[in-house]
Amino acid sequence: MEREVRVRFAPSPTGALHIGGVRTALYNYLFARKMGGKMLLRIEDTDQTRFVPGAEEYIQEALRWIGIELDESPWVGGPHTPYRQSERKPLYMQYALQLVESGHAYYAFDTPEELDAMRERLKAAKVASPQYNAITRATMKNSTTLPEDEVKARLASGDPYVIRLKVPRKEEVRLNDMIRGWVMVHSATLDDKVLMKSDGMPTYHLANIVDDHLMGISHVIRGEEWLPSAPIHVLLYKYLGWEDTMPQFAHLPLLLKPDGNGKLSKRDADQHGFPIFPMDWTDPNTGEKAMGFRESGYLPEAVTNFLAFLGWNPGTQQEMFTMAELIEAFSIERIGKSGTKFDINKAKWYNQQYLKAKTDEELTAYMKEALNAHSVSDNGLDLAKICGLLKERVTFPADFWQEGKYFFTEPEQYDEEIVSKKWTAEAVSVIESFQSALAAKGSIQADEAKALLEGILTDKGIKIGKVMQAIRLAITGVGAGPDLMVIIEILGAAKTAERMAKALQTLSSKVIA
RNA sequence: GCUCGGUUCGUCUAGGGGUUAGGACGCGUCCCUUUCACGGACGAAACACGGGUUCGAUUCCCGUACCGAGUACCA
Repeated sequence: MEREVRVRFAPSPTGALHIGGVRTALYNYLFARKMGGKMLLRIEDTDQTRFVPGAEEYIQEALRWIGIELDESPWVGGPHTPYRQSERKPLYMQYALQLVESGHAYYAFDTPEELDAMRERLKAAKVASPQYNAITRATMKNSTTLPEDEVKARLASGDPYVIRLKVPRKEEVRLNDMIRGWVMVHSATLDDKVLMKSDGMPTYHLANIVDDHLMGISHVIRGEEWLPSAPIHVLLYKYLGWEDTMPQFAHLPLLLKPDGNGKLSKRDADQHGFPIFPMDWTDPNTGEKAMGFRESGYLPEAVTNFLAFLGWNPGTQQEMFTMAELIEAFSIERIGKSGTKFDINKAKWYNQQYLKAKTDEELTAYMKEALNAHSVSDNGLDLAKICGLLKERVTFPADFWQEGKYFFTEPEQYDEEIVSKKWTAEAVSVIESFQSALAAKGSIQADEAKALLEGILTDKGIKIGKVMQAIRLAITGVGAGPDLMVIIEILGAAKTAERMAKALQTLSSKVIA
């Protein structure tokens, strides 16, 4: 019988959730939905010194924004409540003790100074990788070296101690990663990881295995940075006697810097001026700010599509995927093995596509927002029509204002470059005629305006291309934009004539001979 | 250093013993056009290197190089 698919996303609330973390969550979600399984979120806050207030709320909001729905979480609850490891603290010790009991773990009393000294000593002795392992533990203060009564006495007297995993000296640890295939590691290269810290909290390694087991996790989909410690986890499943229900592992390739090499970091974002966090974030301790996709004008569906394709592809030519389509198409087999450089251009392209796909009516929301922000009235203009006209030239919602503010505000200045090239005597004479013809009218249709202009042009024997940009400049102040005749229709003949008159006056001294 | 992973156009990638090595982003040229944008057409652009195996290797194997991750009482 097939095991129920249960996956989990297990972030630490140590700051803003990195976009790579969002991708990990997304892959978990896609897999769970595809398989008809469940996805849960667990907060891994076993390091109390790194807790950052607000981080958990940030995670919650980021996932909500991107469209990831959790079946179980600290916020909605679930059959395995609580979902915060700090609240599960009493659970872990018994498993550590079980390991001590069965001889797979031991107490260690070494101070940080002693640990440092050990590592220094090994380094000086040119040992390749200094670690607490089968060999060095014989030289340290722990329950494998100390007399039994001393161990008992230390424990009874409240001496600080940790519990360490007793990694076997010679054993091949293997795991079959769904993305990488068989990975083999010799236990000699692993060290005796701390399982329980001296503050009574478990480390990631123990808490993670215990919770995944208790919560019935079937697949662990996480970043590649966990691959080196995966053998430790395999050992833990084995020693805890949970081998037969050990989840399947899938270690995701990392997100890399866009240029050069290395892991994607906040520094790249600051340097290149693009976001790598889902939403804006201000660190409450340092006051450091980070830019978010959401506030930068990215649509959640664009970010989702973009993220899904960073390391995965459907094997077809299709590029645009809704969440439902991603779920349908997703498979772990099609996740790549190599690191993925982060290219913001692709994200922008996706944003443009999704923005363009919206109806004119939906788009008006962005324009209304801009109008509000600039305290400008819509002058009763047809916003849907304007947005429809503008949508081909927009990448972000804010571009609607940037590209179309002249609909709502009179030009204050005129693009110098266009003036110097196109504000000719010829153009001025056409504008004068056009202006007075328009002034006589109230409203006008685009084709009427066009006919009117063409009549003037024919009379004067002037080609349209020679004067068009100047006319546009007079009306909008800029040299580029959508169909000018439609702009005139939207603005109305009277208003257009008014603007032309003003331009004629303002630029009277700039006419090119 | 050591351990583990990785390596197809600038980037994301498809492919896989015999292909004109395909697509997308970006870039360039042209077309459309009153401009810009959109759209369309076209173009430049890749199998890291060296050995094997093979009639044949980008594809399989081994090395090398390079890149990445891990190497905490952090996750």
